[in-house]
Order: sequence, then structure tokens, then C-alpha cells
Amino acid sequence: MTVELKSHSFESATAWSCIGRDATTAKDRVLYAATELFCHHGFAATGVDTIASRAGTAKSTLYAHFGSKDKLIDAVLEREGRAWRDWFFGRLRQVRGSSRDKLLAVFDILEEWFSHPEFYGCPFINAIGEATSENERLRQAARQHKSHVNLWIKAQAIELGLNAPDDLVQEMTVLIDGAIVAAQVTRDARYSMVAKNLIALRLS
Amino acid sequence: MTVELKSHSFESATAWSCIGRDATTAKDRVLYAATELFCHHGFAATGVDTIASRAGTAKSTLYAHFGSKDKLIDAVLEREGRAWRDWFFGRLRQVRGSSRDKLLAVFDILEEWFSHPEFYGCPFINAIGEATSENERLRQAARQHKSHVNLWIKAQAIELGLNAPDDLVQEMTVLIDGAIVAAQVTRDARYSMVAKNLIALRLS
DNA sequence: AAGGCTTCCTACAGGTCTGTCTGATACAGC
DNA sequence: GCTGTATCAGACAGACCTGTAGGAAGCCTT
Repeated sequence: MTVELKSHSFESATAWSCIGRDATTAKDRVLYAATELFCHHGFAATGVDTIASRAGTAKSTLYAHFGSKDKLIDAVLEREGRAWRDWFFGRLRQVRGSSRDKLLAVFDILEEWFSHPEFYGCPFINAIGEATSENERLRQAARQHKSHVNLWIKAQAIELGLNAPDDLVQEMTVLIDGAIVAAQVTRDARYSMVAKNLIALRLS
Repeated sequence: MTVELKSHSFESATAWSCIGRDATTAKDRVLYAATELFCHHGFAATGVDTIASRAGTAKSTLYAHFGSKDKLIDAVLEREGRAWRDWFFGRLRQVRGSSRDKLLAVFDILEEWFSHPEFYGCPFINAIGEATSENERLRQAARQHKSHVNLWIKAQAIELGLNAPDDLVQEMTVLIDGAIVAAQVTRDARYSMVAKNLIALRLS
């Protein structure tokens, strides 16, 4: 069970966030600037003027591409979620070993994420925590994002021969979300190792 | 290990939230209205005019008592955190059994919280997720809130004779926060039982 | 060269935000 | 009755919010 720090594959070259990426089109410049401001200062607290200014574009360009602030939020979550999954599964593909090793390696990868100085938590969790009434739209986006991870976990559980694979999916959900939030609140990346030890016990 | 649904003790009469409580003073009316609106619609998304209107008070009364919106947020977190802890530890005092039974019962109590139709997650987690730049004030408030729970967990760990009580505290932190967030995102209170099973394994 | 497309800047409308201020009303205790 | 305190209603300032519109500058394709 090893996670190589450097790799020559394409996937691992991606970062876990869109923030700071070079953009060729104005649409992407808006998207990346919006991601940075939304995720670091909150969705409601960030205005579209600030985003356009940060992106170096006109506000009319922003509205031409995204239509409204709400749709821009949707686009940011979709893009940032995809960026994170590309990075996460890229790292995961570098892990050699059994399914158990791979499941344990999840928390090594998470710790790497938590240790990044710009770590701001999970954008989906933060968005849902910010708006709770008619949030079904955000909840659906979060569900879709997590379903990719859950599918992978279930595959590992089946490979391991567990007789209730969905139980492991739910357990990993609690441990992953718990590690994310604990690391975000305390700024201590080591909570990922706490979660790792718990799942190691479960898989022993 | 039983959690009585009804109790004659004073503590269990309290609810886990200030929301909807009868208030005698105008200050408390503002506080409870602010709690409801902040926690259900977000801190940044709620204006002070809305709060005063909901509380049935004048905006000048709100400012006379709390000085600013930020200080009102602090007061809401402090009060709502205290209300939650009073409720939580009140429930916990009704649990008969060993320290292991009490630690497991934590997740029965959490499930009761998650199942409430007005459950909105943890106000501290939501507040930190909403504002991430100069959030040290909020992080400190969250740390103080959680420290009460952590102290209790550590006492149970010592009572159990664990040789590393702080390890259990960290594990419970991950499981509790993970259950809260998973239940909030999916609206499924049963994630508390997932966490309970994991800690049961740890304590076996 | 001409048309079409994207993007830019600027201004505007209409609303909401926090926070302050003034003046009126009720109700204590003395 | 009188005075201080708490509360009320409402207006106001100044800033910020989302979203739209007009018109100019660049650029690619034909």
C-alpha cells in the first residue's frame, strides 16, 4: 500500500481544486474566480461584481455565460466536484495492493487534501450548511457527487467478499464526512488517521 | 442501556434548540428569532430587519442589546450551544449502565436529534462552513462548545480503563461530526446507527 | 472589406443591507 | 406626580446587491 507522491500519469497532474488554474476562455476565468471566492468566503457573502472583477471580465460576460448567480453556483459545484474526483481517483489509481489497502489509502489521500494550506472543506457540505430551506437542488448535487465515490467503495467491498457491501459504503460516508469536518473545524489533518484506524478495525 | 422517552427531571424538559421557546424579555425574543432564521436560512442570508420583524421588536432594540449583527451571531451560537448541551447531557443522565453503554447511547440520542423535523445540522459546523477567512472567532466558539462533550467522553474513557483516553475522544469526534453531516445531507437519521456500530466494534 | 461574435466598460434600475437617529409611548420606583 | 428605563415606530444614510442595457473595441471567418 503506497501512494506515490510524484507520478507521470496525466490524472495525477490535476489538483483537487479549480482554484488558480490557468483559463483560456472568459467563461473558465469566471468559473475559477467564482470557485475561489465562493469556497473561501461563502456563497451568499460573495457578490457577482467581486467575481467579475477577480476574473478580469465584465459582469455582462458572466451573465451571458451563466444566466444568474444561482446557476453559477451550480456550475461551480459541478466543476469543482469533478476536479476533486479527478484528483482523488487519480491518486487512488496509484495505489498498489488489495482492496483493503485501497480502502485504507483513501484516508492517506484525504490527509493530503486536508494538509493543503487552501483546504476549505467540502464545497457541497458547506453549501448545504449555508442554505437549508429549498436546498433540494444542492442536496441533489451533493448526492450525485458522492455517488461516484460510493460506487467505488461498494466495488471494493464486493471485491473483499463482504456480505453487506452497502454497510461499508455507509460507514465510509460517516468516516469521510467526519474527517472532513473535524479537519476543517480544528485545522488538524490528522483526523484522517483517526478515521483510518477505525475502518482498519472494521476490516480486520 | 435505556434512554427513557419521558422523564420527570428538569433537564430533560429542555429541547435541543432555543427555537420557538417562549421569551419574557425582548432580548430573548430577538435571540430566539435570530436563532431560527440564522440556522434555517443561513447567517449571511438573514438580515437584521427580518430578525426584528420576526421577534416583534424594533430594530433599535436589537442593536441596543447586541450592538452588531456579528455580536448577535456570537450570542446565538453561545445560547444555542448551551441549549443543545443542556438537552444532550440531560438525556445522557437518564442512561443507566456502564460507561460503554453510555458511550453507545450517545448515538441513540443523536438519532433522536436527527429525527426532529426541524433538525438543521450543527450551528457551529454550518457557521464555519459559511465563513472561512477570518473565522478564528467562530472556530474558537466551536472548540469551546465541543470541549464540554470531549471532557465527558474522556471521563468515560478513563472509567473504562482505556490506556489512551484521548484517542477515543478523537474517534468520537469523527463519528459524531460524520453522523451529523451525513444525516444533514441525506436527511437520513440512521447514519447515527452506522456510527454507533463502528464505536461498538472499537469498544469490544 | 464586411458581417458576426465575443468581450469589454459604464451606467442604471430597483431592491436590500447594516447601522444610526429622532421622537413617542409605556411602565417602573421614588 | 416625576424621572429614568425599556421599548416602540419610522425615517434616514450610505453602501452593496442582482440583473439589464447601450455602445464600443477586438477578432475570426467569409
